[in-house]
Amino acid sequence: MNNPENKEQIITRFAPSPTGYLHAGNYRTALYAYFVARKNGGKFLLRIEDTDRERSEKQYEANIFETLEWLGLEFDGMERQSDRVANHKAYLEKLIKEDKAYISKETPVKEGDRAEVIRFRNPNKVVTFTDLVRGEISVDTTDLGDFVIAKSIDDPVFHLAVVVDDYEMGVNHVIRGEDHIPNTPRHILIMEAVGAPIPKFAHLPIVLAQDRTKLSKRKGALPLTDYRDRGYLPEAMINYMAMIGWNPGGEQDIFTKDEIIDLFDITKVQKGGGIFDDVKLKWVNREHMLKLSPEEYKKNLETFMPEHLSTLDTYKPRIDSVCTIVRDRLEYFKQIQEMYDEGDIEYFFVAPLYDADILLCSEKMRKGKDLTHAGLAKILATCKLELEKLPEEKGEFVEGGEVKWNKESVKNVLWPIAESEGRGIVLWAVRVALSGKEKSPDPFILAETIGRDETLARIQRAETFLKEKTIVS
RNA sequence: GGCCCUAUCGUCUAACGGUUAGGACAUUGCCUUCUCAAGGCAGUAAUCAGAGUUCGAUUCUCUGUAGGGUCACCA
Repeated sequence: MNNPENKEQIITRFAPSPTGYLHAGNYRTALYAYFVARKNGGKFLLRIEDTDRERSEKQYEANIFETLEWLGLEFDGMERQSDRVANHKAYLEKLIKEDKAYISKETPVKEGDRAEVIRFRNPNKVVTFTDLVRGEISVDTTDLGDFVIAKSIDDPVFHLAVVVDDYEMGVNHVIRGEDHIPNTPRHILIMEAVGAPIPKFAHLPIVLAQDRTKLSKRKGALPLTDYRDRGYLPEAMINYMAMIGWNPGGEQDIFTKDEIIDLFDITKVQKGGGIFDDVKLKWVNREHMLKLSPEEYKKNLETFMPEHLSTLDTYKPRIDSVCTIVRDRLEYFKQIQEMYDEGDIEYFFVAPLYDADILLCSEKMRKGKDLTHAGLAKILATCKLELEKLPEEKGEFVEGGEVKWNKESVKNVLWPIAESEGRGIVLWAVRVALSGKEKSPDPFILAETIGRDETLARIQRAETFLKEKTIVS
C-alpha cells in the first residue's frame, strides 16, 4: 500500500479490458485522461483490466499497446490487474475481518455461479459526489443491496479491483465514460470502507454511433488500428476524437496534439453524447495531410502505392509530381489504391489505351463545330508539331526567360491552337490523349509530369489510333 | 420498469442573462480560361415544449416530452 505522498500531482489512468478490439469511444476517454495529466504535469497510467480470464485475450492486449503507441499517448506506468490479485485479497480479508464484507451462501441461478461469494455490507446511505463535468450527483445506494465484490477470496470483481488499484496506484482523477456513473456510488462506498481518499471524478459523455446509441463494434465501430492501416494520420485522429465532446471555443478546427494539451479543460467538456462522424474525420485528416512536407507526404503515400507501379522505370522520375497532383484529392493515403482501382493512377506511369468516343469530346464542348476522327487527328498532329519545338530540359518557368518543358510552357504552346480550333476540342483531346480518361487532371500538368518524350509519344499514338479508326469506318 | 444522465442547424459545436444565435463538416447554387479534383463566393438550416424568476432568457428553476446510460458471481 502506498499512499501518494505528493498530493498535488495529478494522476490519471486508462483502464481498458482486453476483451475485444477497442474503438474511438474507448480511446477518447484515454485521450482526455492523457490530456489532463499532460496539461498539469501529472502522470498518465495504464492498467490492463484482465481479470476476466475467460474473455481476455493477448491479441487484444497487444492491440491496446499498438494503438497507444500509434497515437503517441505515452504512459508513465503500467500494471496488469491479474498481477495484483494478492493486493485485492489482502483488502478482501481486511474487509471481512472488519465485518464490512462477508461470505454469503448463495443458490446458484446460472451456470458458473458459486455457492459462496463475498458481499459488501452496504451501509445503505445516500452518496453524493461532485463530477468535474456534470457537477453534483447523488444517489441512494439502498437499492443496490449488499452487492458482490468477489466471487471468492482470490477472485475479486471489478468494483473491488478498481478501487484497490486506483488507490494503490495513486490515481486521484478518475476519468472514464458516462456509463460508469451508476457504478460510482458503489465505488465510493468501498473507498470509504477501505479508507481510501475519494478521487475526483470526470464522467465523459458517450461517443455515439449514427443511430445515437453507444458506439460499439456491433454498430460498425472500427479498431483504431484500422484507421492507421488506411493511412489516417495519428495527429488527425487525436484532433478529431478530442473534438467530440470538447472544443476550446474560437474558430480554429485543426490542432496539433500539443496545442490541444495546452488548451484542454476537463470542466468544459460537453455533457451530451456526440456522434462519431466518419465524414468529418476524413476532412480533419485531409487537413493534417495537407500540413505534411512533400517528403513526408511521399513517404506516407508510397507505403500504399500498388507495388507493380513502384517497380516501373517511369516511377521514380514522376512520383514527386504525382504526389502534388494527388494531394488535393486524397482524404487518407489508402485512397490511392481506390484511385488506382478506378484507373486514375496508372496512366501517370504507363501509356493508356484509347476509346475513340472519349477522345472526341462531347457535343456541348464542341460548341456546334463539326468534328470527325480524321479532323481531330489533324489537330493533334498540329499540337504535336508545336510541342516538339519545346526543348526537352525540365525546369522552372521564367516569364520571358529561357523556355523549358513544364506546365506553363506547354500551356503557352497549346493555348493559341485551342483558341483557334476550339478550347473544348483541343484541350479535351490532348488531355485524353495523355490520360485516356474522361476525367483527369488538366493536360498541362499531365504533360509536365510524364515529360516531353512521353507526351509526344502519347499524342502520336492517339493520332494514329484516330487515323486507323477513320480507315475502318 | 427502477435509478441516473442529457437536450443549440442533418452532424460536431460557440455564445458574463442583453448577439441579426457565430463557426466547422455535410448539403445547394454560382465563379474559377476542357473534364475531374482542389479553391473562392453565396445560400438553406438550430435554441424540444410549457410554465416560472427577471426590465430581458439559449443561458437560472420546475414540470412535461424525447433520447441515452445502467441495473452480473463482465469490465
